[in-house]
Order: sequence, then C-alpha cells, then structure tokens
Amino acid sequence: MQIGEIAARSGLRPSAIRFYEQIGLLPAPAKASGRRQYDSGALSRLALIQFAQSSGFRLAEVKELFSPGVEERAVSARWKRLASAKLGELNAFIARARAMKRELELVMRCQCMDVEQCGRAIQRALEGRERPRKRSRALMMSR
Amino acid sequence: MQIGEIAARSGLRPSAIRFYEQIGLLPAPAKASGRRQYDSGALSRLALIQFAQSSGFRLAEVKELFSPGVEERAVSARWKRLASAKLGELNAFIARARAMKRELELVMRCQCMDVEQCGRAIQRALEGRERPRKRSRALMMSR
DNA sequence: CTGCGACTTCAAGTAAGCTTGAGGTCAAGC
DNA sequence: GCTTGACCTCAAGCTTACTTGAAGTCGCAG
Repeated sequence: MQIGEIAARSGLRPSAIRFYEQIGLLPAPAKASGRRQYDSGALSRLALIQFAQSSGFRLAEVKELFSPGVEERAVSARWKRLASAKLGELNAFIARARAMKRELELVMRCQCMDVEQCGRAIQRALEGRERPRKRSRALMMSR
Repeated sequence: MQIGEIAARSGLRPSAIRFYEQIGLLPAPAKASGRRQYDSGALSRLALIQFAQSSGFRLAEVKELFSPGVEERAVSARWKRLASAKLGELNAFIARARAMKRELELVMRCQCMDVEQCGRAIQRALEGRERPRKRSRALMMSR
C-alpha cells in the first residue's frame, strides 16, 4: 500500500501521514524506490490515532500512549491514566461552556444603544465580582 | 492613567493592551511625551472586551461588535446576532464534549496489552461506522 | 550625572496540527 | 521520448491571542 491508498482508507491526507511519521507518532515504513510501503498494521495504528484524537487526546498524549513508561507495560494502563486526566479536563470544559451559555443568554437581553453604554453596564455588573484569573482562556472553538 | 495603571485595573498586561490597539480593537489614546494616556472610557471598553471573550467571542467578533454595519445601529442588535450564532456553536461543542466523555468512559474499560491489539480492536469497532467527516477537529482545550 | 523603572517601537516567537509550495524523482502509458 | 500522476524532501505558512526581546526614550530620585 502506498501513501495515497492508506490515506484514502483512513480518511487522512498524505501530508498528515507524513507529518505523523515526522513527529514520531507513526513508525517509518519500508520504502520501495523511495516510496513508503504500508501494511495493515499501519492502518490500525492510524485508526487508533484518530480514535484517540476524537476522544480529546492531543498528539503528544497519543505518543505517550504508544511509548510506555517503566511500570506501565499494558496499553490499557496507559489509556486509563490518560483518560482519567482527560475526563477531568473535559468536565471543566463542559462547565465552562455552560457558563458561556449563561453569559450569552444574558447578552441576548442587552438593550444598549452604543458601545460606551454597554461597556459601562458590563463594568458595573462585574464590579466587586471576582477578577478573571490570570490567562483564563479556557475554551476555544474550531473554525 | 498610563498603560501600567489601566493594565493593573483591568487585569490585562500592557502588551495585551498595545496589541488590542494595534489590531484596531481599542482606539489609540492621546499621548503625553510619547506615553499613552487613558480615561475611564478605555477601562469600560476593556471590560467589555473581556466580558465578550469570556462569553466565547473571538477578538475579530468583538471588533465586529464595535463597528456597526449599515442597518445595525444599536449594539444590542449586533450582540444578539453574534450571540445567537455563538449559542449554536456552543451547543455543538457541548454535544461533542459529551461524545468525548462517552468515548473516554469506553477507553477506561480497555483490556489491551499492546498498541497493535488495541489498534485492531478500535478498527473492528469502527468498521462500517461513519468515517470522520473532513477536518472534524471540533474541540480544543486550553493548556 | 547616573541609575532606575516605566514606557516606547518593531519584529519575531509561541502553541497545535497540519497544509502548501517549490523543486525534484519515478514508473507507466502513448 | 515525453507526459502524466503520484510520490519525494524540506521549509515555510496558517490560525489566534498574545508574549518576548532588543534597543531606545522619559522623568524623577539621589
């Protein structure tokens, strides 16, 4: 299987697959006349990478999943450690998202005619309230 | 008020404030011997920016909130348009986050001993399932 | 006069996960 | 022998919201 085929089968782009190899996420396959030759094992590994990503893991974490520490021979053990940390993050994320929703619903009741009025209103509303802690950019959305 | 003071009061760093000015989010204030002089209006505007950000708006969207289109004289009208779009996004994100949670809970029951076994298991489990649509990276979490 | 701290500008760096572009190679088909 | 399409490498670009660094200016205290 050349890169084009494994790309089509996995739903990834060839460039992404080369990138994974570059960062050490996917082992470099054998090459025939300069071209990468993949087997079904590579396809499974890509499936695992995609699944892990869709569960919220970053590539660095997936890498960690692939390379065991001293005491963690079983993949399941590494999954469990990573997943329980991620669950905590995810709960925080959901809580933050709900807070945003509440703020947005508040915004929907805005009556201000201009930016100055609105700024002052927000400022008064937030007065005495807890200052946003340092760099709280907690949530980002995709394009 | 010099930049240091408004920064302290708003909880932002001076560099962030200069950055907002640079991208046209904050009007350039008067200067005295080369230094920026702010009034309380600037502070209100920063409060508004911070509030909008915490509600999930990007700076580009906040900018849009500040500069009206032809038919949207009232800030409230712009808020409402932006907020209802954002609410839709947010609901999608929350749904996605919940799906991640379900996947993570599945992962917690993993019994695989090595990566190959796990890859094959995932591959079998996903077989026939809907392929991840193009670029579905729907969710990101902060550091 | 010197040093200090706060300010100035401008350019470049950061994170994450790729994509895109330039320039080149390779085998097969006409 | 030439074109085509898929592949190769390497470097740079994309996005967002800033930060960091270098080099210089300003006013005030001692």
